[in-house]
Amino acid sequence: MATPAPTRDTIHHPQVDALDLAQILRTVGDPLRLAMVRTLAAEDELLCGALGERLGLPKSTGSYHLRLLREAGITRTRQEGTLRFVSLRRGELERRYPGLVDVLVAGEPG
Amino acid sequence: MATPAPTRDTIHHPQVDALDLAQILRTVGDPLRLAMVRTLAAEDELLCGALGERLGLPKSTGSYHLRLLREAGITRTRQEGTLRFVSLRRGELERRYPGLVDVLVAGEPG
DNA sequence: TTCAAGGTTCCAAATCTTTGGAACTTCGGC
DNA sequence: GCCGAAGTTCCAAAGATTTGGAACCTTGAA
Repeated sequence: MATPAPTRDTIHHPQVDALDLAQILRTVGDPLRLAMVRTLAAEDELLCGALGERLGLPKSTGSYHLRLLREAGITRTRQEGTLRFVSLRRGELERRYPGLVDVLVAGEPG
Repeated sequence: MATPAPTRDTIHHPQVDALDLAQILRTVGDPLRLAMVRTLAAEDELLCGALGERLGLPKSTGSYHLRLLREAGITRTRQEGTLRFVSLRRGELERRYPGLVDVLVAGEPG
């Protein structure tokens, strides 16, 4: 078989060449999730819970938005024991959609 | 008063420095509207109706999506008699969000 | 005038998204 | 073994978006 089926304890991440630009844009086109992306861009890797807390979200809400980001291929989640760390898939996004992350992360003009 | 209120026969376009990145992303994060943007990028200026027809949309649906694109600041609509022409606000978008339009318009990788 | 063409607005139904509490899962430590 | 911490999933309510037909507005032409 080609790809191993995701088992129940594998965190699923779409492959770079299965990404959909419209889905990515829709996903980051939410102020909360755009804030998450910007935070991640500044922080490299972050505990899932820390990101939600920083934005004052209940656990389930944070988890929900992080799932959308991951499913759109924007973030990667890595498990370590009972913890989960999120990070931007910067390099992969840059290769597939050059300039996209820069646009998302660029601050408002002076 | 500062800005003249939009009268009923003025087509309203947001000023460049009032644009909201999240709103722009949300707006182009719809496959139909992304297709519109790409068509406009290739065509320079297009009759509103022509754009809708090309995508097989009923008049009211085309009009609705064009309104969202205009309100997000992505397109400009120019009236001439009973006709309306749409175009991308390419230069303005490029100045405010460098690289954005390129990302939207770039084709899928070879 | 009256008409048709090009567009918009109105509206209600259908659909999708977001929210957050509660219950549940899984490790790791003790 | 049991507990707590970190997260997820479930679920139903609230809210936002999308759709398209019908009615409407506006301009230019006959």
